[in-house]
Amino acid sequence: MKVLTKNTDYAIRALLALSAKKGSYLSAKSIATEHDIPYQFLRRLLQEMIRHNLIVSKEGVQGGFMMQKDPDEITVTELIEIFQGKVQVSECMFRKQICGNRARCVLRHEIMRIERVVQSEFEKVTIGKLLRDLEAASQVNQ
Amino acid sequence: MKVLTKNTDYAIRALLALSAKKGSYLSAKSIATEHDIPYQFLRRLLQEMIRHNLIVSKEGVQGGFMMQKDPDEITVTELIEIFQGKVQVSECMFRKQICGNRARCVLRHEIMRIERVVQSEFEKVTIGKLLRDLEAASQVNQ
DNA sequence: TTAATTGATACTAATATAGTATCAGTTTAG
DNA sequence: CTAAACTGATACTATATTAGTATCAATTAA
Ligand code: FES
Ligand code: FES
Repeated sequence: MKVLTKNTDYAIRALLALSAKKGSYLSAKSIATEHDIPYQFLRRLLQEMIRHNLIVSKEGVQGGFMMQKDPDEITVTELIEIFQGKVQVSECMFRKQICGNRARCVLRHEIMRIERVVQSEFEKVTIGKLLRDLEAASQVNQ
Repeated sequence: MKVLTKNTDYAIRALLALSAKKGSYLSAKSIATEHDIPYQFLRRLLQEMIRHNLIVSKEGVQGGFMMQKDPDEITVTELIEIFQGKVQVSECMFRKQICGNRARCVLRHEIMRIERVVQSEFEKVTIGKLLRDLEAASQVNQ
């Protein structure tokens, strides 16, 4: 069971890179090279993040991408939802033919509870927090 | 992001059916029909559960499957691990080339923490618990 | 002895994930 | 002015995972 897929993973790294250079434009190429992310793949992820107003872009020479949304406001939950879809109970749990009575389904009930736990945990992890932790860790190691 | 896939889902239902008739053999066919699970698919799941000593089987006419392990000792975590593999951080997080320093990777650290939370939540949910809840709910609704 | 069953395993189909390629449009440095 | 460095948009391919089907041999109870 994979919690984060590559796209979410890459997106997080790209956001960390952009947050570290907040206020200036970084090209997709430089991010891809520095973080070993497939270039064209990354470009699609960046465009998706523009659509969600996490970042902005500037075209042309010296163009690139820049943070827009406050890193402290970007949660891993949000990124998972963008790139892997909303956390969901397996579909079959919602087919009336199976349960007869959705409201009565204990399994569904338990899983929704856990779902909420997972979401709230991932919500505690923001890009801002990760960045600060990363900086703190790199200082210790110097 | 799917938490439970069909195989885990079907396995849980099959176990609930078997637990409800603890001590007697139920055929794959009857479980499949009653719970609307694809017959051949279910058979493979049942065999997998035999290999993990959750259930036992009897061949031939009047044969079928029967619970072996105590339903209270079967957690959803265990079933997820059997059918969807151990919950894991995305692989790239472990490739030295990327992080440079695994021990220093904050993202990995955070995700492993959440992973533990998810696991411990799913461990609270056992087949035995689900069965009791199910029985309680069906009485209320009668 | 035959019909109902599991054991084992191979196969197909559908979907999701991962990665590549292409071309048009924009911008700035020279 | 123009070439090079960029993004926008989108189509394409490859691989892996999930879901489901099919087949045939072996077992067993009636
Ligand atoms: S199995 Fe359908 S809602 Fe639970
Ligand atoms: S990205 Fe490699 S261990 Fe975190």
